[in-house]
Amino acid sequence: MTEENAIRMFKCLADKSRLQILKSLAVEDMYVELLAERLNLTPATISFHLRKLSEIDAVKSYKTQYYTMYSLCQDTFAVKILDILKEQSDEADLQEKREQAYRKKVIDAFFEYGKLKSIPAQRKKERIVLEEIAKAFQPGRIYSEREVNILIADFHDDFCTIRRDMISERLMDRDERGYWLIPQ
Amino acid sequence: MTEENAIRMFKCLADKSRLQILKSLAVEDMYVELLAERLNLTPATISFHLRKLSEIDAVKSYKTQYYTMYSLCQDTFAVKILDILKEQSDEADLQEKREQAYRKKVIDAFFEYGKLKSIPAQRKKERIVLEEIAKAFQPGRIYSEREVNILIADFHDDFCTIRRDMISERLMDRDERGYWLIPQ
DNA sequence: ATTTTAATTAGATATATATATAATTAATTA
DNA sequence: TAATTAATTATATATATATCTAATTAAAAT
Repeated sequence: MTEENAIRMFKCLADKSRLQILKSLAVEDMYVELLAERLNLTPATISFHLRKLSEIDAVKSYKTQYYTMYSLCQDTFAVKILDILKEQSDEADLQEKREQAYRKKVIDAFFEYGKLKSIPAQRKKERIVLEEIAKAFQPGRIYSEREVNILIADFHDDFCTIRRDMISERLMDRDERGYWLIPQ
Repeated sequence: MTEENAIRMFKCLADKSRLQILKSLAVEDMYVELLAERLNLTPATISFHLRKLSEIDAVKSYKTQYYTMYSLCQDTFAVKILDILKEQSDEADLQEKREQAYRKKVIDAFFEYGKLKSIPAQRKKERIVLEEIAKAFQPGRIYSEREVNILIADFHDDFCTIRRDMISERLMDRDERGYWLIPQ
């Protein structure tokens, strides 16, 4: 189900009158005027709602003598909400891709031949650069300051600034034993 | 789940931004500003939505260093929509009860000692009375006009009017073989 | 203590929509 | 064919709400 369809479905369900219509039809098929009487609304209003409901295949109708009977399409609702939320969304993918593309752009701009050309001034960009450098460290392991300096120096001469910013950005933490990565 | 709660839940799901938030949180926990960036909205707007979402226990939050992380409450959504529709609703019960009470009132008013005192002038009331009389007939069986008259005469002398109205109200149908109940 | 920054709240605005009345259509009965 | 009636559509209105900017709060860093 597309995100758009999910929203259309939830919009239909998010209305007292429509929910009552669906609940009534879950018990038995009914025609417009009967629903109008039960819900204490005009037939016009019921028609309006049934149209919306049929647009999302929530109900279908058939003629019987005088009346147009409406019935619930149970299949449409035989879904767990959580499954809908977990369906991968094109939107989310797009967001993810945009983010990754942006990171790549920043990294390409500031790294050359594996070296950091300069430390970004914008915090957001520096953060990305620091996260890239953090990959050189093993999660869980404790490093001496000297070891940290050496690893960072592979990227840039100013290991002091970078080491300090790793701390302030909460990518690493330290105590008297040494430095370690904070799991993100 | 009460009907009111169901509506509150569906209202939350029926919005593009909130659905995207939930979908993002279904993948991993996130903080306000990150969501704002991913959805291209202001943090204020994200806050607004997260508040609504937490009101229905869709998300919960925990502090971590700088940020308030939000996570999805999966339990809340581990439900089939159809099950919600089939939960018996107080509203529907009320409607049903009101309808039954009204029928009883009409029947009590027009019947006495199993006899019909008079034929209701209002169509709606006559319909109820006719449905009551129709119970004297077996579904599926074909009756001669004479048999029909006798059965109706148990209720009221004017079996002609009642027999005719049974037809016009589509409670019975007829052809050259005789009369029979139309299943309602 | 001061500054910074993430998060929330307040207030304003614009859009969406549920509902009713009135008009129209479609189908059945007389 | 005319009359009745169920259902739908058109139009208008009032309410709800998603979003923004600006202000405030809360927490952390300097």
